[in-house]
Amino acid sequence: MSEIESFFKSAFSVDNVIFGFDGSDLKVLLIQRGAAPFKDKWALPGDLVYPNENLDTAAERVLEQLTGLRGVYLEQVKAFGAVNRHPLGRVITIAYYSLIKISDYVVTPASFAQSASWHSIAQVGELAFDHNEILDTCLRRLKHKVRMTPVGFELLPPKFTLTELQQLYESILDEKLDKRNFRKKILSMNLLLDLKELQEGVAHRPAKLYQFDRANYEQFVAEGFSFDL
Amino acid sequence: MSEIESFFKSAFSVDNVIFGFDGSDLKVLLIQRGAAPFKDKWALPGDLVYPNENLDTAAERVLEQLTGLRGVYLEQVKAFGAVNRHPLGRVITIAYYSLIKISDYVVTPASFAQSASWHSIAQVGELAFDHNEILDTCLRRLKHKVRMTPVGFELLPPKFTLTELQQLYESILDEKLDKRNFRKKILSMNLLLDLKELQEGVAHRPAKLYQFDRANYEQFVAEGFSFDL
DNA sequence: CAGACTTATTGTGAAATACACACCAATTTA
DNA sequence: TAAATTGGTGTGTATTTCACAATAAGTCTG
Repeated sequence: MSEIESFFKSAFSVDNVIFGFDGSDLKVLLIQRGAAPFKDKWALPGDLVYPNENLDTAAERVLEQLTGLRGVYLEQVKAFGAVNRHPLGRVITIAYYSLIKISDYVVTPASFAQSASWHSIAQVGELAFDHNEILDTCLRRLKHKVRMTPVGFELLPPKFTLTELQQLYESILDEKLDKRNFRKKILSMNLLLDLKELQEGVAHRPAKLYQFDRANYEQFVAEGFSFDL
Repeated sequence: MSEIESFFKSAFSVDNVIFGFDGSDLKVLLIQRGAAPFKDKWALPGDLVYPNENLDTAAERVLEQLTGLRGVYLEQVKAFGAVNRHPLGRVITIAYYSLIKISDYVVTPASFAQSASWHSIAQVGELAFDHNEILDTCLRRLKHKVRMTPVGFELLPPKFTLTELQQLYESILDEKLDKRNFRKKILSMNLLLDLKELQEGVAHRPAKLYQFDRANYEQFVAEGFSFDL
């Protein structure tokens, strides 16, 4: 305990806000705390940083330990360091966020998290620590990000329809977009490859399938193009 | 010394990137370190955070102690936490930045900084620690910020000309702007009060003087207007 | 005081973009 | 074959962007 006490005199942690898309809703990955403080409360997956560990590395490690998620690209947002944000001592935390395709990953909570699961953004209740504030900040950052870079495309199946893409943006941005204008804008960017295939198994006119044209995108970026939705 | 050693096992600091405008150039406030490590090197004004001190407070305090600057509004950018960024131990640092009018402040270096002075951005050499990286990150953030909010207006005298305003933006953004388009855009925002006064003491046609219309700006913001240069 | 000098100020046309909006097309299923 | 459902597309208007150059209002010099 004394070791813990001294560690807590001045410690830092990382907290991860993992946004996920399941085909229709924007969600966030939360764990239910298995120990005090805030036992049984939902919280962001986070933990202390080892003394000899880089912050980015720690964020990845902690995420994997708590939720089983490996190889997730995380981006730092900022530090949260209010004196009393942690009831046991002075801990500042560095917030990271990411956006992943839920179906690409299997969530397997660590023993010291009772459970880890996806929660719709709109239905997130009161979280442990200052995690609601962290979540809000990261959500704002995410919305900004998806407008500026085509991250969204990664969240869909390799072949997707324009309607699916639009729904994705609508659920992340939490606003309705005009169908015609959305399609016009996206198609005019030349980032989509028309696969000349049609959707199957739907009880209505099938939609065309597209694929994100990564090579083109990278070339455009190199030439100074900027995605802007 | 043992107290310092234990503190350094896991400490956090703040570093401040104070941008200043002197009427023509964008500068940054640096101190020359008076002690090891990096003795005599130029560095950002920063220091450790007290255990019972909020990060934002620490940033203000450290800035004041090192440079004499009081009441500067600072905004957090992000944390820098590479394991070996500090030669004496594990110290992560939280970077803050600000943008001030140089003539509003008197810089008085603390005894343990040999000196504190303004350096043109373009002429900043190799700094202590990872401070070049921090500076670069903050500069990018600043450029983004001045395009999105009318912070720039604060840096000019209460009465200024459009040319002065344009020069300010050009030196912060480090790019040339078209005169007519700049004026049209700025004036169309209705953020400037035409003072019906003319510049004096210049050997050419005197320019009209303007004043930033803060009340108007705040009302526009409340109505959902967004500054965008 | 005239002419040179320096910077301030202003407007226009073309092009691109944003936006609102409504109808026909292709498929399934009853 | 008709209804239901979603996919797909085009046009006109308003707004914004951008590039661009001539005149105006002072000071300075001889």
